[in-house]
Amino acid sequence: MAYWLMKCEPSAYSIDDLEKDGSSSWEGVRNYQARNIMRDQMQPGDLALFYHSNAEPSGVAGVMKIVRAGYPDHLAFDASHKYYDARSTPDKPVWYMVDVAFVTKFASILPLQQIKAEPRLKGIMVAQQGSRLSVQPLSEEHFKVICAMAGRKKLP
DNA sequence: GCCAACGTTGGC
DNA sequence: GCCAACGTTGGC
Repeated sequence: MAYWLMKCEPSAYSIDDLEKDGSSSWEGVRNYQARNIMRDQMQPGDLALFYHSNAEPSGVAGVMKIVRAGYPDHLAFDASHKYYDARSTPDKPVWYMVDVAFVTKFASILPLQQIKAEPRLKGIMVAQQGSRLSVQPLSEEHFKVICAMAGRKKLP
């Protein structure tokens, strides 16, 4: 059982969209480090923080659960799709995705500013300067602190 | 919308 | 395999 933080711009897909959908594939990751995490490490049952990037405010919006481990991103095979990548084929896929399911939405966004200001979250990757990785590992401790800060009484 | 930080590409 | 140019991310 592992913990993750996954970023998305809410203008593209938000925690509200996920709540409405119930579950979704996590599409369009085109970064090798993030791909490796999704392909090799994420397991069903893992929990992930849903982070709104490029938002007002940017911060953690809620929690989701990994419900399907990494599998080839078929959107990379579709020449008409914006996530198309000619290097990726069904025989030799380059890009992967996972499926996630909605767990909870925080009462309010926990802003990045508060994450940076919290001593117990010292060293958390998302608060580091120039942290651009869209899928990040997260310690259980940091996950729990963030859920507590967001005012949740019980962990999922 | 700016721009710093970073990842990727491609010429050599 | 170096590294400059280019593209992208994401806070502000």
